[in-house]
Amino acid sequence: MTEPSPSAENALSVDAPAWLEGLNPPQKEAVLTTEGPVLMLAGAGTGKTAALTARLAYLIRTRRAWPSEILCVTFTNKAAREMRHRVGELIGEAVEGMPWLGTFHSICAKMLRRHAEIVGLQSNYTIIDTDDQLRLLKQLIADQNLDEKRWPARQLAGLIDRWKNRGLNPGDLDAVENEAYANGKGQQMYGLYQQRLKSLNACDFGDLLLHMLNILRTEREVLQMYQQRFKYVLVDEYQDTNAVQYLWLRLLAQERKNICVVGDDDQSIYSWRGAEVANILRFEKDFPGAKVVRLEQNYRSTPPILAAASGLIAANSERLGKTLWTERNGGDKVRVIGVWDAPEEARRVGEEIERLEREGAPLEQVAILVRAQYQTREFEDRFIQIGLGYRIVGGFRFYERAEIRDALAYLRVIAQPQDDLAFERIYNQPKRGLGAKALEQMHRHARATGMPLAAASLQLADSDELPPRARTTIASLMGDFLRWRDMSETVTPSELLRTVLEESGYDAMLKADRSAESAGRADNLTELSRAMEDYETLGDFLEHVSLVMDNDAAGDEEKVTIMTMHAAKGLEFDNVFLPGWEEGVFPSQRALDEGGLASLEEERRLAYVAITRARRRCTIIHAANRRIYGQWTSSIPSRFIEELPQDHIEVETTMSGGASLWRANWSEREDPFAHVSAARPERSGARGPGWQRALSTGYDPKPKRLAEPGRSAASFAAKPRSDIAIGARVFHEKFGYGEVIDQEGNKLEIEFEQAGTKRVIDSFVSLA
DNA sequence: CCGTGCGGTTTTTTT
DNA sequence: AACCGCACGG
Repeated sequence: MTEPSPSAENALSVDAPAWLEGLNPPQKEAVLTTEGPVLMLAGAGTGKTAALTARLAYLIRTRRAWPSEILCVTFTNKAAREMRHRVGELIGEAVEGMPWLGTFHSICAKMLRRHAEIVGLQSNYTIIDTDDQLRLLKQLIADQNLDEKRWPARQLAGLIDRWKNRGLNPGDLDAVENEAYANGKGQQMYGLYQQRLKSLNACDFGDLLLHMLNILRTEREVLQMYQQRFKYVLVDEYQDTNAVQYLWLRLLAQERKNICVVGDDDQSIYSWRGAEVANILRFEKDFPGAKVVRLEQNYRSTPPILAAASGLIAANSERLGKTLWTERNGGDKVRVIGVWDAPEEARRVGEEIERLEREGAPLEQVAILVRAQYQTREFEDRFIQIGLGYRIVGGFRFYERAEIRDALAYLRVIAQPQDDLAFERIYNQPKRGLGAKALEQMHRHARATGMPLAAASLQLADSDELPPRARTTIASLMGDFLRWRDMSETVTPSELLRTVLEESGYDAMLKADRSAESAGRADNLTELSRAMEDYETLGDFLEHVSLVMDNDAAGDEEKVTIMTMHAAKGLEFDNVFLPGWEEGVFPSQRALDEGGLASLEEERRLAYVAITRARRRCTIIHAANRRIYGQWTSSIPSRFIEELPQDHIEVETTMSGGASLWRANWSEREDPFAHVSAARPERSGARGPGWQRALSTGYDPKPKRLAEPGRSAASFAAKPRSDIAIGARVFHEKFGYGEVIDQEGNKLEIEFEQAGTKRVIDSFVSLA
């Protein structure tokens, strides 16, 4: 970009480059106040990332620091990537050299590789995920003769997670914490778990931070080295930091105090993960003299959207308080639509999107934000049916699929022979005739000798402890592993995987499987090996997999995005649909039952985050009936709907059953949320204005989609595929195999073997 | 040792 | 509805 150009106007901008001119005064102040602590309170859509990136670029361009001397922490990989990209645009390739830009977890993982021995690990330690963690805890619980039914592993995992988030080691637990699991076994179990992890040369997510905190606390030299190195520290989403992260940051920044944190208390939505908004509130105490900069001018949304969001969040009690404003005018009101049931909700959203598409709106600017993953299904089904391109962000993540985890387990055993968890996963996958009996023997021997499972099994194969067949099987498997391990030194990770899948019989197993999913599984493995081509070493790849679990394939254009509100934080879209605004769904039943007021307020902040994702149009939808746990359940509109400022919203009800039906349905039932509204009598949640409004609007007897030609109609007339005829056997990604029983244009009616009769678009099936 | 069927549980949200 | 862990029988 441009060289620094002197300007006499303002002392602050003496050596400011021209690109700083695009920033507003508070943003500029946040960029130019490089020395000393800075607290940047940035509301939604106020150009926070622009200011942060400009600050980074400024530090580097003015030679205040080399890229490698800046610690820049984000919460998600997505945010880190975005930041890297944008800084790159401002200053050129120099970002390649920003090694310390990343998530808390990835930065700590990197540091820990260097200092692993201090906490008793080797630098090639494995990072285990929740799945492994749970399996490990179950083993420990069984070892202790505790009843797993009574003291679920999940509960223990949750407790350990919370302890780690607070920076507590097993020895730091007080009596109360200790009592939290199995009548005073908390501390013991936590200790055993940590011990076991060490022997596996492994650590969990929480350990990445806790180990590093422990190291910085005990090793003066290590701490000083990092304090020296990091001349500037930047932290994004500061309201989401938990205690360990806070303590870690404070240690690193204490010396130079050039720390700039950015956050918005109204967007704090991760308290369940141990985040403490208090961190942002006490920043000025920890770093006296901190300059506080407030970013309040919103560049993203229209006035009605801002007004709706602001009005809603005003119902929260504990806020620092910000007033977002915008220079923009006009804009559509936020729409609130009531529908009969969840399928209609999906249908309605589909129609709305088709209309937007006809108006020329790009699909990648359309998002559907849901409270919980299960809500995505309804939309998926509908969009497949009408042939609307979509992508689900998050959800069943790529790396969580069984076949991928199996493949990774093989690679983990190759890379790190102490990884018993990985070995246990694949020692009999594909089936080799090794079962629980053999495993039990292996465990016994491993425990007796202190060896890892794999090594113990090899020794066992040389004894008479096991039947001859099992012995030869194990010997041959271990022979394979030795060979693969040798090979891993010479071939690329990707080639290694292909060999392993072939030689282990995994490929053959998939090929032999005639189920509807097996083809997809094979494809996933191909995709995995393709993804591995970007990595030089197996270790690099495995670390990437553990830390960068996201799978949002960028460049997916022409597709609607479906994701959770949490995943949407930091993103923006022209058109946002917010379905499922019903009591029990949003706010979630859990939040209503458990966390009390604090929890409800977090849900409200989530609503605030969701609404403020919208640039131009925001549509909120609530359904009167929905299936929950497979049961049809009636529900009432979310209290958040009635909390929206009426002047800025537009209510519409187009239930195909009509409002009267809805009302009838309701008058016959007890209000399942009576206790909820009773707790807040002043708002009378169950029958408040939102409810009245929704009922009184009535329904449109002539639904729009009949009056206007939609995409459905357009595709009705589209050319049929010539290669498919009635009677053809086809395969569909979601419904499996089936026979075509009718063909109308490009629409097929197919009788699926598993899924029954469905109407689908022909481009979604292939000849089987 | 492996597949089947029953019953109980499940849904927040993410690194 | 869908998934998991467990008991039972081939």
